[in-house]
Amino acid sequence: MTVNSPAKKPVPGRTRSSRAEGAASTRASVLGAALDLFTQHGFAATRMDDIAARAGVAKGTAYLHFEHKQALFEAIIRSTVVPALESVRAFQPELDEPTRVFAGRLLTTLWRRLRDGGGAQVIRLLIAEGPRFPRLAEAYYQSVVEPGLGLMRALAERAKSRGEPVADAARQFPLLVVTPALFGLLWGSLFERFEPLDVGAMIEAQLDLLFGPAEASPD
Amino acid sequence: MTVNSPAKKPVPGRTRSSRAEGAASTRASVLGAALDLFTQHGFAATRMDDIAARAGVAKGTAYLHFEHKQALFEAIIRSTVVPALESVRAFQPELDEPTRVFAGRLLTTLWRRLRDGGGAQVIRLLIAEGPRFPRLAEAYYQSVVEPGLGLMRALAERAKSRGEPVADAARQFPLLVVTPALFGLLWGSLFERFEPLDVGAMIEAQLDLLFGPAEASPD
Amino acid sequence: MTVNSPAKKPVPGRTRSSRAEGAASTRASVLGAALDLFTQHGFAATRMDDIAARAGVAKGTAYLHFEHKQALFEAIIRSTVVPALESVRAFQPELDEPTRVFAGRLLTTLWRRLRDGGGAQVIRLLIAEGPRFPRLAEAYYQSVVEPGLGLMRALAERAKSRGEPVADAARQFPLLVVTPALFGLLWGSLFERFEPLDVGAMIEAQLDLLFGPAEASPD
Amino acid sequence: MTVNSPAKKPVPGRTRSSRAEGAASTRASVLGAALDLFTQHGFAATRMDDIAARAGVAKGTAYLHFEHKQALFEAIIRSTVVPALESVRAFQPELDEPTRVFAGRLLTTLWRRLRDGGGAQVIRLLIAEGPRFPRLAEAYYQSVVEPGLGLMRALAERAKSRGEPVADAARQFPLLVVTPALFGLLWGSLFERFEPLDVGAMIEAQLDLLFGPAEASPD
DNA sequence: TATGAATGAGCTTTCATTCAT
DNA sequence: CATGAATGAAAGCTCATTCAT
Repeated sequence: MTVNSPAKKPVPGRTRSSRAEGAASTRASVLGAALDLFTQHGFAATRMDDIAARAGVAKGTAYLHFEHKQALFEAIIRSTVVPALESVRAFQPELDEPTRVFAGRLLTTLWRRLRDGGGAQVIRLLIAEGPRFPRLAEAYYQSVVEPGLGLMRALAERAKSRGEPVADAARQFPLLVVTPALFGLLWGSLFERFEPLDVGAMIEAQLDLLFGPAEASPD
Repeated sequence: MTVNSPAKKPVPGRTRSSRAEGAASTRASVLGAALDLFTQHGFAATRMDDIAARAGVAKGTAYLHFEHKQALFEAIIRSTVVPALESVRAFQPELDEPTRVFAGRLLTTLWRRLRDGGGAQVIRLLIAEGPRFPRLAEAYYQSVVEPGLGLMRALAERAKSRGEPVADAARQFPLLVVTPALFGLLWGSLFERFEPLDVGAMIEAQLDLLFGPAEASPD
Repeated sequence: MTVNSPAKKPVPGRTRSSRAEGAASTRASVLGAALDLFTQHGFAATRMDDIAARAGVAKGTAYLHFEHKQALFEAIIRSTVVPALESVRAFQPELDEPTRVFAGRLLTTLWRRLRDGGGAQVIRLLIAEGPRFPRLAEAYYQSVVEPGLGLMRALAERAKSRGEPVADAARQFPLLVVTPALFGLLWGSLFERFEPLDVGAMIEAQLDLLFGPAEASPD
Repeated sequence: MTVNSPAKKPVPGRTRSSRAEGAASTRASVLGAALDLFTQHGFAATRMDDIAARAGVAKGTAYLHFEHKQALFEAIIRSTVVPALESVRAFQPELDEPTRVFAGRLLTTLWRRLRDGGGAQVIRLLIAEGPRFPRLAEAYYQSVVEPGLGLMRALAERAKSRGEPVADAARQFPLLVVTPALFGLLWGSLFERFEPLDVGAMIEAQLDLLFGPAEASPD
């Protein structure tokens, strides 16, 4: 579950811009360590000492790059926003791909990436601390939630305009399209050990409801 | 959103069993104060000082009733489990009530109660701290999640056995039945201010997908 | 030069109000320790750790009685204001005492008390930190400086109304009356070891200038 | 009140001795920045970071010119000693100038220069930190205080030898001559805003006491 | 010389927990 | 049972000083 390797101490003695490079890589080390620890323990329970230790730097070094703990926390969330957004943008249906098939690809891939890449932890973190960090919730909404929902809505519109079957619900509540994937992530953190859940199948089942049954269910 | 009144200092010297009564009410005060503060600020960010102050007792008094902070935290979660469970058990369909209608009643009421009674906060609390308090997650699973899912499954079976329309998905993934209500609660804490969501309608839309459209939309 | 004894741990087991008494005496211990250390080392160079140690209490205890370091610092200065003010008020000329003689008694006593009672340190502290703690300077001005100058002015008026010799300067600039005593205190902290200064004689010399020579110099 | 301009980064690559020149000017920049900050905030409360920033150099550069913070501090005090001493030495009475008039010129000018040139701050600094930096107090005594007092004593002797009126006090306690000027400086930092003080007039009044009234008050 | 990233001891402040009353 | 003063181990953050470039 630990996402980041314990910091590569910048090899001293390189090319000209090595000073700036070193600083940037130190910053990245701290950010990575903080991502791991915040997602594991939450904001309040994570100690700056531990972040520094895991990043392989001295305590004060973290403060060289981030004004205080909260700034570091916010940087973390933001640093996961960009890749997540890219991830969403990169998804485009192939020319004649049926929407139902494309939606299956999209959601299953998204779910797997989040599950394996620590995204689930960030989502948990956001749910847990969001109300106490309103700026974060806002940034997340604008950068991820809104574009994400836009994509879901576009999916429903595409189906409709191509004459494919699509429930009205998908156009009115695009959230219903992603709900199974997101819930699957939370279930994994909390209850997987009591009752495993086939999230992939649950995603497909919901898509069947919204876009009609797939002819040959992929995977 | 604050659920508990700020504690009535027990007037010393009352009726016969005033000792025991006082003790019980003190315990309840502390529990109530803790519920409010833990759900507002999370476990680590809540101070025993504040709990005692809000409960209207001295700091040491809390420790007479709860061994330490974590014990108090667990007591909180458990104390919300019982009512939640009762709440679930109390719901029974009327004799000839169509399952679709009953499901609408059930989920809408559940969602409203959780939203207004602080349940959303407890769910957030569980998501946030669950992985760090495994006993809690387990208790919650056994007392709430499992019976709750059982109820959802029973719903699907009842529809089937009464010859009412019902998607296979509802029987395979009873989670899909509650998903909109639960997501609605989370959405409310995080993104409501950016984009309001008609959770009631979303619940109905999902039920339409699972149990067929309601003839006359209730409520 | 150390003014305060290293704290009398409150003897446990006394009369009824011993709780409050204990708290008050703890507070006094901290205050006393802080007085010593702040006057010795200044504000920034004094560590809360050392204050607590010298007061014979745990580190956190100081914060039970004073919100933060600065509050403690201000309490110190204020705590020396009251005695100093009392000291000033207590001085009254005897019925037929010549003003010149009374002034000599007054200033010499004042100087000695300040020198021996740590007042010199507090004055140095005020000069050093005053501009950075404007509230302090204000409190000091209103409680000590203004009444003190009033007393000096009253001295000059008394001399005049009794037909005793008195220079106009004493009425226009009452500060000139105390200047030698105050400067004597500063000299003592800084340059005494290089060149001793007979402050008592200097005070008398200045009074001779202002009120005419004493017939028989006291002391 | 800020005495030094915020540093001119030496343009690299200038005339022949640009290396040495640059170094000297860097040193001066640091010294000037330190003077401003130490006098404003005191020794402990001044950060090397801020000194470097105000001097317009990198943090490490300051350490090329001064071994540590304390060395820089001592250099500051010493750097103000020389001009102050020069200032005192430059003062000579004109051929037939009455001592009373000369003393008035001398003290008023001294007071104004110190007030406007930051000298008041240095004096405050010395009073505040002197006891903790014995070497400083010594240097100051030998370079400023002793020669200064010598000058005052010389004043009294000149008056006596020229048959001008002069109180014995002036010869016994030359400190009494400067006392009003010095006190005026301290008053300015601390209490000016509560009660303005006409320091110039106070100086003259004291001189009237010591040397007899001026026939035509100068200035 | 000059730079500025890095260090880590040390400082203020907090807070769960104890215990004499 | 209840109190609240006292404790002391951390936690967040600072800053004088170093050193590779």
